[in-house]
Formats: sequence, C-alpha cells, structure tokens
Amino acid sequence: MPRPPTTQQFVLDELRRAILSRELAPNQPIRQDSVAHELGVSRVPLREALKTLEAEGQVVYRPHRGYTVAELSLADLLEVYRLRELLETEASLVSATKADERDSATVRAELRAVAEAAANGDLVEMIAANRRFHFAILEPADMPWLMRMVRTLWDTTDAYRAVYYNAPANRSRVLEEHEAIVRAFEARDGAELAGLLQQHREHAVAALRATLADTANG
Amino acid sequence: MPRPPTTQQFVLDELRRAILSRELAPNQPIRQDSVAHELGVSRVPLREALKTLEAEGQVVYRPHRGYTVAELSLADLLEVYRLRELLETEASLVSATKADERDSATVRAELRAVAEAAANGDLVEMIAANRRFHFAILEPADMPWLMRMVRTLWDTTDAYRAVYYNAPANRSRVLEEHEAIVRAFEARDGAELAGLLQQHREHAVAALRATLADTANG
DNA sequence: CGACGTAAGGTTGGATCCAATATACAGTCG
DNA sequence: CGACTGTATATTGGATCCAACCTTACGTCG
Repeated sequence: MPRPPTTQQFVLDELRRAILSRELAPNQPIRQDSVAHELGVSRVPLREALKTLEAEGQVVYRPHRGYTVAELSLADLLEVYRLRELLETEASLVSATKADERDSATVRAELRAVAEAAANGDLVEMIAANRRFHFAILEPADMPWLMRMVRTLWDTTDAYRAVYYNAPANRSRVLEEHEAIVRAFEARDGAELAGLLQQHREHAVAALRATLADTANG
Repeated sequence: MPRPPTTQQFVLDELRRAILSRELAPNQPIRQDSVAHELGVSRVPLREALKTLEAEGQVVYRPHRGYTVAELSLADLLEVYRLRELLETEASLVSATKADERDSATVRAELRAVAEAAANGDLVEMIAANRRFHFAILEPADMPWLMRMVRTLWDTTDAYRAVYYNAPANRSRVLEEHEAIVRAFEARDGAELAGLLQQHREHAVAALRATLADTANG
C-alpha cells in the first residue's frame, strides 16, 4: 500500500480511521506529542491535519487547550441527517435531469461493488463502496459546493455507519433499497429517486436511534 | 484594538480581509514567505490559517504547489446562493417556531445597527452588522451544523457583498426589506419570513449578475 | 530551429527547538 | 476546614532550520 504523497494526508487518513474506530474516543483530548510519536511523524503535519478535521467538525479546538474528539449527540445526529435530506434531495433532483448513460454505468458498477463486498463479508469495503455509490448518484448534478458539504456530513457519521452495517438485517435491506434507487436513477425519475433516498436515510436514522437508546440503557 | 489570543487567529482575520479587499487576487499564488513577513509572523501559523480557509473553499491547495486564492465563477455564485436558499429557508422556518422575546430584541438591535452604519456611510460596519442581523434571525433554530455551513457560504461571497453595498440604491432597498423581515420574525410567521428572505437574496443575486456581466464586458 | 534532458534555484513540506499559556498541586491565610 | 495564591510541570503555540519537490532556464542533440 503506497503511502500518500504528503505526510499530512497520511496523518489525516490515520486520524479519520482512529476516530471512526473509537481508538480516539469522543471528548478525549488529543495529545499531539504522543499521537505524533505513534504515527512516526512530527507535530507539524499532525496539527495541519487537525485543523482540517476541526473545520469539518470532527474535532473541537480550544486555544491553548488543544483538540478533543467531537462528541456527536443525538440532536447532532438528527440535525446532520436533516441537512443531508435538504442537500441530497436537491442534488438528486438536479442529477436526474442531467445524468447520461456513462453516469448510469458508474452507478451500476458501484451498486455491484457494494453487493460484492456484502457477500464477502467485507464491512470496511462495503462502507467505502456504499459511499461511492451514493456520491455517484449525486455527482451528475455538478454542484461542487454541495458535494463538499455532503461529504463533510457523511464523514461525521461514519462511526455510526459502521455500527449500522454490523447487523445482517440492515445490510440486506440496504442492498434491496439500492436496487430500487438505481432503477429510479436510470429512469431519470427525480421525484421517485429523491423519495427513495429519503426513505433509505430514514431507515438508517430509525436503526441508529434504537442503537443509541440501547447503548444509553446498557 | 486588541490582537486576538493566538497568532493564527490574527493571521486568519488578516487573510480574510486581504481576500475580501482583493489585496490577494483570485488565482494568485500565495507566497508563504512573503505573506508571513508582511504580517510579521512565522510560516507555521500562516499555514494553519490557510488550512482553515482551504476547508472553507476560500483558497485551493495543491500539494507541493501551494495555495491560490479561489476563483468564484458565476456558476459557483449561483450554487452558493441556491444552497443558502435551502439551508436558510429551513433555519428560518424552525427559528420562527422557537424564537422568544429576547431573540426579537437581539434582531431588532442588529436592525438598528445596520441602519445606523448605513446612515454613517460606514460600509465595513454595515456589512458586519448585516451579517449579525441575518444570523440573529437564524440562531434561534438552534442548528449548529447548519449555522456552520451557512457561515462558510457567507464567507465565500463576502467580496461580492462589498460590491453590492457600494450602490446607494441597493443599500436603501436592503434597509426597507430588513424592516419587513423583522415584522415577519416578530409575528413568528415562518412562511412569510422565509419568503421575504428568499426575495432578499434574489435581489442580491440579480444585482450581482448585472455587475458581473458589466465587469466581463468592461 | 525545435524539442528534450538536465541542472540550478526557489518554494513548499516537515522536523526540531524555544516560548507562552493552562493545569494541578501544595502551602498558607481567613 | 475551605478557599485562594503561588509555583512547578506538562502541553500547546510559534520560530527557525533542513529536506523534498516543483519550476524554469539553459544547453545539447536531432
């Protein structure tokens, strides 16, 4: 596996992974010295990577007090999904009017990638492919500012997505829903597409609500 | 004027100001050494500030090639306003259902601040007060993720706002529209509020379109 | 005369070192 | 006994220095 071109990009990837896997727990202060040593790099690229994560809302920064991993409350989670609803609905409507055959082929390829990863039981790859699948649907809208925001919103909830995909029932429902979504996309039916994506998200939210309630009790 | 607590915050403010005033022109490479010397600081806090601006889309970064000021095309401008429409409409609707008397007082105070700055011919203060006015309207919605995104969208178009406010006719229309907006806010009429804000934005877009067309020709 | 390779200079990327601030603990005073 | 203050330590913030990469100009070859 080739290391990214710059160290700070490598550090950024590692930090995202660590936050996702709870290796760095929410509210935990990030000791720059220890993390830098752990990754075998200096503090400078680490600090630049943390600045990026701060702008994305993944960590919070207090001057002279350092960075801590952001805690995502239930309210935050609901807000993030509401914002995804607003932005992705817009993007899918526009995308349906602009997409061509090449876009359909890309989406269909990603659909297969998700299904394949699911069949192989490769959760990490399934999450990555799922992301590519959804972004491939929105990409034809050609709205770079929107895409940037949607990407940030996805990043913040990556940790929860891992939990969601852990349950086999959730995984199979995801695959079924993806099939319907692709059909709407290929039919260029924006309203249908937006509606299906909305249901897709609502199912995830419902499941996550239940999980969070469980965690809070247990 | 007290300097901010950290140097990087100071640098961030200075960079925003420089980009806004076209002191740093779009597509112009940002030579870290010269800018750092100009501000009397080292390159480290400058680089951290640039990372923040990169995440906001104000500058673009190419590894080993450095940062350049982002160019905002007409398509970008229209997209940014479309996204503001989506997000601010949502926020204003929620805000109308949650706001209390204290919020009304805050909004009204900012309304006066804008009018006062306009009367004094203080454009910089007018822009700042206008921003506070609009955010005070959205704040009661209590949606921090949305506010963060809206803030970013405002930041990217600050340069254009300065142009817009330069025309006296635009300024007086802004003040009139603000009056109506406050009335809807105090009446807790979400639909009316959202509609008025939308018109408010559309007027700005129309004026900016005309300005950009002029600039392109001249 | 044009195109490619190469070398030199300049700019960014990263590491180390020093200064400034916050935190924690101990000692003292009310 | 509790609260405050002063000090020591750990951690972050910033400056300087070195390495890696990109760019550009020059020379050479086709």
